[in-house]
Amino acid sequence: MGRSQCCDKVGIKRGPWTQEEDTILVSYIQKHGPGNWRLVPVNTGLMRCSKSCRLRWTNYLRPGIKRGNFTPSEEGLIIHLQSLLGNKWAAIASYLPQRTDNDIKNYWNTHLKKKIEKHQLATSGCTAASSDPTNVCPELMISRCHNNSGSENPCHSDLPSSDLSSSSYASSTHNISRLLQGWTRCPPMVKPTAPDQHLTCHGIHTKVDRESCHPLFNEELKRLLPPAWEEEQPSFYGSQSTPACVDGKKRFDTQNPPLAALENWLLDEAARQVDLSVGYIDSISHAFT
DNA sequence: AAATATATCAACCGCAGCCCT
DNA sequence: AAGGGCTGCGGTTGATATATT
Repeated sequence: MGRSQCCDKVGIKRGPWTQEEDTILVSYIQKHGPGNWRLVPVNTGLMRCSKSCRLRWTNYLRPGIKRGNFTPSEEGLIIHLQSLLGNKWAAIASYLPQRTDNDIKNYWNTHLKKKIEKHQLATSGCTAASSDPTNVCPELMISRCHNNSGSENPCHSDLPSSDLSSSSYASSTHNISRLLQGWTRCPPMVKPTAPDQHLTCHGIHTKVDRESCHPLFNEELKRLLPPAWEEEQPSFYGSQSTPACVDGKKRFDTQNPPLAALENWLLDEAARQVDLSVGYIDSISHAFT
């Protein structure tokens, strides 16, 4: 294939995005919608390659993105999903509609991997003493999240972790919020359609039978999901877009059949884990702190 | 206070696969 | 059916922030 594409063109800017660039990109997408990234730098005059524009949008500017620390629930879900799916960050991100795959990947690499390694050093029982941190006992890890989820650690608030004093524009979530303020109100990712929902997160159609779900797990889910799960709101993307078309292109649809079974298992499994006894959880939770 | 080490995360790179012609 | 273009994904890098000495 003819690689390198636009990104090695002379004059293509790299490095952190400026507020000006963000504003241009946001207002362009506001008008034209996401997708057709090749045309974005052409039409906006941004000295960025199409890839860079898409990445900036999907990982940072897209409305509905939650930034800041991960909650214990999210943490547990990521660990659980990672143990099921492996490093399929996009697939994992589809279960955490407010988080980007990049965020999850970073969080895994910088936090969770270490915690798991630490835990495996501390306990020699659960797994078959693998040195691979991804080969973690999901029961242990997910239970940790439920241990903490009852009384949310104030450190794991939804507030951005970025410090306002940061000199870097790119890391200021407040700037991004400002850009998007008054433009969109609802998180775009998820829109339930019927009681027997085929919920869609980033393109994975997740059939959730709320009746059969463990009540506690329902609460967990509610907490993890954006308000749109609870109250139907007009989609930001209008008719063009089921969330499956967040980037103007369907994602994951071809993976639906295998994932459906997986999701059922996941939901069952997660629901069961909610019931883990506090004592059991306590016995292992200190390993992560 | 300065130097150094470590942690964090935005952004980039390159491959794979889908879509269109 | 084949080839090229475009997009999405996962791994990695590098700049910046923070902690430690």
